[in-house]
Amino acid sequence: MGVIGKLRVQKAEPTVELPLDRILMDDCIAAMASLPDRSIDMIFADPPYNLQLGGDLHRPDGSQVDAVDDDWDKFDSYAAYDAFTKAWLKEARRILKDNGTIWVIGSYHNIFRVGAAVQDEGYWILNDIVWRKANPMPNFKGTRFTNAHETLIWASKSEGSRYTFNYRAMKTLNDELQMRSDWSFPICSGQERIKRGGTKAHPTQKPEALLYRILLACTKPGDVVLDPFFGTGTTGAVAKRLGRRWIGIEREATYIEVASERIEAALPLDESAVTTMMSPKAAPKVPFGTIVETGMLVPGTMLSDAKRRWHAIVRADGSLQTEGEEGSIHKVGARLQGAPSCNGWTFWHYEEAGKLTPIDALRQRYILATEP
Amino acid sequence: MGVIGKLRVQKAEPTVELPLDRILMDDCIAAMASLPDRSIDMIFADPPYNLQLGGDLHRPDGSQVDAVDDDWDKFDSYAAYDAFTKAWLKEARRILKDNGTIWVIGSYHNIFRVGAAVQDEGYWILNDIVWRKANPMPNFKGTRFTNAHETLIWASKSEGSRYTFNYRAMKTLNDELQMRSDWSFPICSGQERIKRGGTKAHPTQKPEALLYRILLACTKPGDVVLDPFFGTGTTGAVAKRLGRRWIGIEREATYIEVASERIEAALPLDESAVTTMMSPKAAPKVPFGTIVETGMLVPGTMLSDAKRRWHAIVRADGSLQTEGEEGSIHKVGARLQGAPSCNGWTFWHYEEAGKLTPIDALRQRYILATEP
DNA sequence: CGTACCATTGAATCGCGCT
DNA sequence: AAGCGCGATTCAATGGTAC
Repeated sequence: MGVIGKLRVQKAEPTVELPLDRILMDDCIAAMASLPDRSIDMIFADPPYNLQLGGDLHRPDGSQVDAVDDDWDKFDSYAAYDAFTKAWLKEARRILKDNGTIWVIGSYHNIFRVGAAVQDEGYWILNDIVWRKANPMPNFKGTRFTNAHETLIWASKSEGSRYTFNYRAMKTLNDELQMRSDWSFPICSGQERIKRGGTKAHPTQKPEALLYRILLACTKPGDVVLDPFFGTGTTGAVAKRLGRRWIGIEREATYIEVASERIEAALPLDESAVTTMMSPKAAPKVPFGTIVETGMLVPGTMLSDAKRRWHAIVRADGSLQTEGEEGSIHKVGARLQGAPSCNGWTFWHYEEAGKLTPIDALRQRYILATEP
Repeated sequence: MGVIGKLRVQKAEPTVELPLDRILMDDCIAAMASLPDRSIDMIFADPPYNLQLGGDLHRPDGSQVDAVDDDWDKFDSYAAYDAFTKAWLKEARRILKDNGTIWVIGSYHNIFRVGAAVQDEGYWILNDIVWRKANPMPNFKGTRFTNAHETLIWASKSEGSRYTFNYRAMKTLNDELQMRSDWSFPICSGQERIKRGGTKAHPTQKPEALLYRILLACTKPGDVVLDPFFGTGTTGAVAKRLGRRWIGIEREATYIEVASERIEAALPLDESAVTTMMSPKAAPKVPFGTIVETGMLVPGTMLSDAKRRWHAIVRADGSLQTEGEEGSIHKVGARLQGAPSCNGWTFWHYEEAGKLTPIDALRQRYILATEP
């Protein structure tokens, strides 16, 4: 591949240097405004959802909200929260790379408004994820169901963008079953819960396990992760452990102090431990023709599907021939079945001692024999 | 708030007679408009999800997924969907008794918009409930997390209203533990799934178990339950079996015919049968990856078998790596021994104070720490 | 009659990269 | 920039058929 090809993919790289592995002490919107377009790989956001945001809140007409104002009813409050949400989501989308993704976490108090704003701002929702709390706080009054989960939204910048999803890593993490949209983790407590002066340093500290799964699923080593509501820096600590770069934004000096100490103490994992299961896409490609060229299959050999419904002859150039059809192992397989596509490696079989074996076994044997 | 409100007297009882235990064939908004103010105890609504599906989707075996492509699920824009949502929610709120509640079900495609509209129309959200599907459709292309849940919103007509919540019944059903906000049920299939001409009568029939729990939790015997998107009448069938009155609204004659037959055949249940129906949860299953994510084992840790014949390194995604082998704890254990299978939990050990302990001990510790 | 195996199916926003 | 070639991709449950 030529140099041009490599450069072509992403739009303009940031010319401004990013404040990597640092905490910006500022309002989240102002701080994001200082970052260049299309510079961030992933954003994790845990926005506030109490409505006592004071100075942050503006009505849609731009007037400032006074929380003690008599006119302040819950509809004003919703409108102000929506305006705040749209403002930071808009800025976040500007600084996100075209193939970047965003995660937002919330509860039923705010997540519906946030989710609607995510869609309205042009993001494309990929999944909603449920964090099932293994040990939630009970409902003491017995008036409702125990609030035992929180909701996360995962969205790409636009419909059709090519986001990162480490499918194999997730499947491996879940005992070789696809990772589902419901995740069980304990709440953040015990040693992990940061305390200052005997009480918790932050009211909504998230468990590191949650961030661990998110970063492992949706970023590559070296990617830049931004957290605009940094708090005690769970995102930064996990990013450091997993070999990702991070940027935090936080207004409160006390949280910044706690987060800095915590991240300083976090230990990066060994590089080999971070290397996740190689995706099959990254495995070396072997054309079928190579299998023929190396004599593992002789031209003229008859192949068939697992049930011997269809047959085809291997030709010297690695194409297949059957009645009225010729072409690649994939194309002929698809045409015969009348299917839109077909993986010829698993569809076609060769016979050995009366037993049918997928030709994919030959590819595996070839890879094993040639790879160091 | 005036005196009337403080006395908490119910406002005027309906003078118009309700069309109880009947299906109204009409547009949902028009039909609700014919019902009197404050006449309904509970509303269960399963509105169109506005899925916005693209082209065809094929399973790895080449078969095609039967998509929801019905006209009733098509909307021109988010704005059009929002307008529809607000309109029916507004009408629903008018006919709801002051102490009534509403349930709405949806997926990430629509639930955020619906939830925001619920709040905007003046309802007060009491819980969001997650229906975890025991057997969801997989993500065939490996592009996202398996979409394994749907979300329900439970809301009262206003903040501070005195809604029905049968706390004891729920606690009893949940082995004397408070009922949580995450519920596990299989999707509707098998005998329960209504078929016509060999194919499903309705693309999105909901399981009766879901409605059982909802009606049992939030209505009293004799209460009137309205379902404005009646479909094949799951709400009516369960209401009849639980001794509740019901009203269905449905536009399509074919669905009405199916629902009528179904409800006609439904038999009232006794209490013991109901309890049996609400079967308890499955045993917890802990993937090895969770042990890594929660920090009980750090990536990079060396594991070995009980006799220290083989060794492997834990990686960040919960896979093991050893010379020439990588994969799950089970797969690598099997390959090293040349065995067809291996229980990695008992095979692999970690070292603590010079002593080897099976990693299964970590799993047990995790379960003990997290299960109620 | 029981077991084994196979086919079917479910609210799904379901590919990537080169030319 | 749209088109095309290559090739990657599934879990649990139900019901029918073969043995």
